[in-house]
Amino acid sequence: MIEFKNNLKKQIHELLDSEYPLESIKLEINYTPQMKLGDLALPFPFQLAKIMHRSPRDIAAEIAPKLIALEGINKVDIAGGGFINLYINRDKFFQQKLQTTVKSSLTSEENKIIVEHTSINPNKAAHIGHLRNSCLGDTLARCLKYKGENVEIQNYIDDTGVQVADVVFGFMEIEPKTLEEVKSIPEKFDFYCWDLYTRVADYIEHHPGSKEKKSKILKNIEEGTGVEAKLAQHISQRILKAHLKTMQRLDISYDLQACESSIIRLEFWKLAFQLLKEKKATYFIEEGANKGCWVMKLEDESQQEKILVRSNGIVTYVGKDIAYQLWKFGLLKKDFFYKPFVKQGKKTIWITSSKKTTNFPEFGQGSCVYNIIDIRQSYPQKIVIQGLRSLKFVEQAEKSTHFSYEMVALSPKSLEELDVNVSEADRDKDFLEISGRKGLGVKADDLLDKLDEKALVEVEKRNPNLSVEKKRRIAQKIACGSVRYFMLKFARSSIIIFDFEDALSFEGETGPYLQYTFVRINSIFRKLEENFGFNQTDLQSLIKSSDIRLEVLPESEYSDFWEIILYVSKLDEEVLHSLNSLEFLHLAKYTFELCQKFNAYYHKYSILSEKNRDIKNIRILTIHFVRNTLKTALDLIGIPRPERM
RNA sequence: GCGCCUGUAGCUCAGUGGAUAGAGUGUCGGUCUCCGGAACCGAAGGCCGCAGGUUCGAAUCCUGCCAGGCGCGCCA
Repeated sequence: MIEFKNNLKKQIHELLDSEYPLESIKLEINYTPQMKLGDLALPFPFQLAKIMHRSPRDIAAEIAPKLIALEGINKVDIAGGGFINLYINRDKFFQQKLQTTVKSSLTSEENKIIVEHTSINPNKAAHIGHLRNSCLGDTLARCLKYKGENVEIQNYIDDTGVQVADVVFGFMEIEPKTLEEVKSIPEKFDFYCWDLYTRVADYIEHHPGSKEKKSKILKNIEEGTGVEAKLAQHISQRILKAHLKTMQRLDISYDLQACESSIIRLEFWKLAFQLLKEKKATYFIEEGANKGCWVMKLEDESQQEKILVRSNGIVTYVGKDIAYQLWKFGLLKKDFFYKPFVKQGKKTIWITSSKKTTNFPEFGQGSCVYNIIDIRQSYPQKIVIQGLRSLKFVEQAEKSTHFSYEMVALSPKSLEELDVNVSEADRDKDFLEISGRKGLGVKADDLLDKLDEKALVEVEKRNPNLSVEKKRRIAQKIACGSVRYFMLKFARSSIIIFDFEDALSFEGETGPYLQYTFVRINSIFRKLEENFGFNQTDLQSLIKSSDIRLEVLPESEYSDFWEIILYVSKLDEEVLHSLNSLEFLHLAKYTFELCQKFNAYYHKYSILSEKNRDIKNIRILTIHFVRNTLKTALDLIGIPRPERM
């Protein structure tokens, strides 16, 4: 549809430029609110009215007859206060749709795009808040790839931070366990750490001297020395592997795991610090509260200066993040070493290393970077981007995007079901923030297990004869689709107040509804082959044949047919719209609406039992287009397509 | 205190300055000799937080107010 509209715009300019000041307005082509008003709407007479000091209706009436010359349009109307509505030549449009094989009319704009998402602290199991991040990030990456971009997906691992130190503290002081004993803890290790982590804060508070012990642990972890560093390494890597497995259940994968420990050991910060000092982007504080610190002044005057290096000489998190961002753009004159981390089928996921390795692919060197991090990190993200600008990397600063989104919170009801203790103060709130530290949260694997189980019951009901293994696989796909749609259906600025009933639903606006629709279409094609011997070859020759006569359709069916064909054609526009706004709910809701339209059509028009061959063929072609588009859309939002369910 | 975000149907949420503000869910009523009922059709349900302003046109933009949330660490 993008191409069709662009072509129309070009023609409109050719027809009208000499008589009307079109160059001073934005020529938009919208859709009419109702099909009886036509297919496309031109609101530009309203804009012209202002410039030409005439009524929009008059201008529209004057221009409309001239537009009948537009190729692909066979009727032009004026409507409302001055809209020009266009009626597409349906037969021609459909014929063209039959013949075009071009997949996407979108084109790439970047050399390489780096998408960082997930980035969970490797000290506990992943929870539903993390799932929102990963689902958004993965969908972004899929859409960018569809657009033709070269995309590298990175997952940042803070394997030397206080959160890992907390769990190390737990193993050393609370449990206590040796490295060997920790290694022999059976699965699920991430769940084990989840519980341990919640005990640490409480323990430290009630045991004097704990804070000093934790500081020492943190120092050893950062410096890579002692048993603390070995424990941290083991814990973080094992939990990272658990996270990757969880994400694999959602069909989410990565190219690179970028570790903070590598950034520290390779002294990325030193180079970044040097740059910042050279460009006078950071300066030393001699007096006052921040005496002895290196800080960065914020462009926003009202905000105070941000500390990059503490008075004790240790760099802050934001400082390290600036170094990492510089590396992503290839602006740091240093690179990581890399080694293979895990294999997923044929794919290898790599991890950074500070020790010399050889034979690795190229990472980093992006021309554009998306950081998917929740909105609470807006402030540090702003500083990172400003850091680039201060270093005169203006272009890179503009190509740095903080893809932010609101948090996932827990409803009071969901907390009851989780059977956790809630403080008096928290009980009156509308929702509660997830807190790994307090153990308040729904673990991703627990949610997926529940969905697996529930889906399996449904699959069992409908497909008792399938093998257990097959049924299980289908149930897993349904669980995946369910979570992914759920995480996508809300706008980024909307707090998701998690509720089990909503999240576990398979009816209405849900992933399984979309999957069910796809399964239904496939089932029709299967029956066409079983009952009539109509196979893939027959379909292809039907597509190629020019013998499609739409006039055989009765009027009401003609209009229903057209509504679907027009809607199917909008996919590329929806993808672009989602990418431009970074709101993938547009694509999700488009896919949902496509399914709604198909299901309504399905109930109204039978394909298998239709006796009129011409009508039957048109119906087959119609659902063929729906199937193709739905397939692409589902792939883009990462919802698996089961054959049966 | 300063900054950002949110307020739309009973509930959960969409809505790109454009035509009669839409979905899902829940409630009520229908469809079934049906290509898969995880479905479809219909009904009821709205001072789009409040008050001004800009505009041919405002749920959408601007200002003020009210209510709620999140940021503003030598935490990450």
